[in-house]
Amino acid sequence: MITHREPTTFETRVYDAIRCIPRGKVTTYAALGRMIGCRSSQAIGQALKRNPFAPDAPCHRVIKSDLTLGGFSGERTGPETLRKLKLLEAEGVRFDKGRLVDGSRVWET
DNA sequence: TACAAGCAATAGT
DNA sequence: ACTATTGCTTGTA
Repeated sequence: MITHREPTTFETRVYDAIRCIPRGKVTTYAALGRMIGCRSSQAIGQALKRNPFAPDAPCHRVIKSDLTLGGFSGERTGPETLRKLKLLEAEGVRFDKGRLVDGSRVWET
């Protein structure tokens, strides 16, 4: 089952950036990569999937640059993704058909 | 240490 | 819609 492993520098950077996101806002993999200097969104997604810092890190506030939901809990689509939408709506972020309604709610630096 | 495979994505064709 | 690219982690030899 689980193998306890220490967080890597990359993961620490990702979670540190995520924790800087104010409640009611979201960010994108690309924007997050820009903050930490990583151009591979896949690496970020992989780090979030492992999520050794969860739930201390609000990984549900990370969406795709297309303003779509993206994935959650290792599922690019499915019930887990629906839960992600629910969490965001609970914070005031409204979605429509899996798409962000207000693009200004994206956290950009 | 070295090599190969995979990922919650993005950009370009 | 499909393919190529990208950076990082994991597993095996």
